[in-house]
Amino acid sequence: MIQELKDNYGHLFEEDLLNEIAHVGTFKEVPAGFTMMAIGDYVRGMPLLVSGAIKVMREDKEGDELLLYYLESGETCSMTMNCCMGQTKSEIKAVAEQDTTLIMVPIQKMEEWTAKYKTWRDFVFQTYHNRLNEVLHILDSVAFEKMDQRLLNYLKEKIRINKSNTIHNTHQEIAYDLHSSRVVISRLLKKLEQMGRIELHRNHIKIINLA
Amino acid sequence: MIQELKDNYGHLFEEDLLNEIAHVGTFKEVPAGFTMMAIGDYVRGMPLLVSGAIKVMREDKEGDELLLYYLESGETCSMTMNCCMGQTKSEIKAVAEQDTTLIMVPIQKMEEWTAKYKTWRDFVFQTYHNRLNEVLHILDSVAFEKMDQRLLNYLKEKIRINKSNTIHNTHQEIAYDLHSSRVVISRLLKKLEQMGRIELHRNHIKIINLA
DNA sequence: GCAATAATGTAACCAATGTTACAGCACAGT
DNA sequence: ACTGTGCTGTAACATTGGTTACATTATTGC
Repeated sequence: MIQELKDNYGHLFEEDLLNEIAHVGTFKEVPAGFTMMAIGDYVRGMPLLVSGAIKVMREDKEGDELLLYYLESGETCSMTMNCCMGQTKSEIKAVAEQDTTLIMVPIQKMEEWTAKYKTWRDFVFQTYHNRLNEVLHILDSVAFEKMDQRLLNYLKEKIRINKSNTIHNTHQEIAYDLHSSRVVISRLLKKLEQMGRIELHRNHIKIINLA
Repeated sequence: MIQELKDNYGHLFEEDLLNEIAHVGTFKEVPAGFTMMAIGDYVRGMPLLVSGAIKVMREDKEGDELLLYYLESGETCSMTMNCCMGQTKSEIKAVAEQDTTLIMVPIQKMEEWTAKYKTWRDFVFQTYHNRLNEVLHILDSVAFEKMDQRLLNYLKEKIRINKSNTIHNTHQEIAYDLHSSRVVISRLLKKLEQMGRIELHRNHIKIINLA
């Protein structure tokens, strides 16, 4: 585990902290599609991502969803920190976007390290900073942009995260992420295909050019 | 100034920290309507609110606005911290909602106190926590709710912040805050009036019952 | 009081998005 | 090969919200 830590967090944390993390952390492998956290779950640990990606979503009482952002290696979830602090239940849902490996750190350590290590403190602040900005960008997108533009952004982000020009999702799944309806998404995707920017297939979409 | 600090932050910070704040902080009075920060401004200090309220807004490139939340006494702006950390320009706009008094703390102190005082650290985390939640609630509102419900939420929040059952705004101003258009807001307000829940007047709205 | 200005009321219309319904097609399992 | 299920395509329609246009009313400055 210490090697994975060094590879992904070596530039952030000092030796001592890396060793502490290795000592109390537990290594976890999570398959793509696995729900790591649901609304209302209690938070038991803080995940430090080593490889893969995790999709973080908001959900309302009716079960309607909205994609917030993805977590990648070298990152952690500020919502988790959020919940630890407030001793509250999770207000978000997290699902592995890919096969993912991570190191789980008990939440009690968070407070301790925050006092002890400047690098940890910086990391935690940086995480909050990044997440707040990401949520703001989603807000911009939902508040100021139309669905066609939001769909484009979504597709771009998706190929960036998955490092592939093929998106393996159904129109229905995309509609859930954007909190829209399948028919609307099919309609807009068809327009993009007619513009020659994507190719539609069953269960996957090939991206030609989104610029 | 030390008295205002004790009244508003005495339960949060220890004596030593209160004294430090009093020593380096500058007391400011801001009239209602004053723009405290515009998009692109550089952040020069961290505001600790003593009285009044500040309206925090998001703005897109076209100048379209959206109300994010209000800051009240005993609070500070996590966006400011956000900007300090990233050394970036402000991504939000802040306008005094009421006559407001505050203590301005130089941003260099933020880092120093974070290492030195646990209470400060907790305050900073709590602030991030609160703001992230507030932005998430706005996102819920924009993503999941229709304009009539958003307008209701807006009116409720407005009377809570201003501690008055009369709202001194034009329909146009409300439309800006909700990123809608004047005609739409007038239409919805008229419906609320017909339901007997509000009374419309020129330049102000009397709230009867929003429950 | 009178003109200029700002705020509000309202109608008609348009665009974007969501909904319902159904057809066709692909694929998996038998 | 056959069938059931899930995915996609498409049309028709409903709803929400935004736009344009203009009338009416209140307020301000003279």
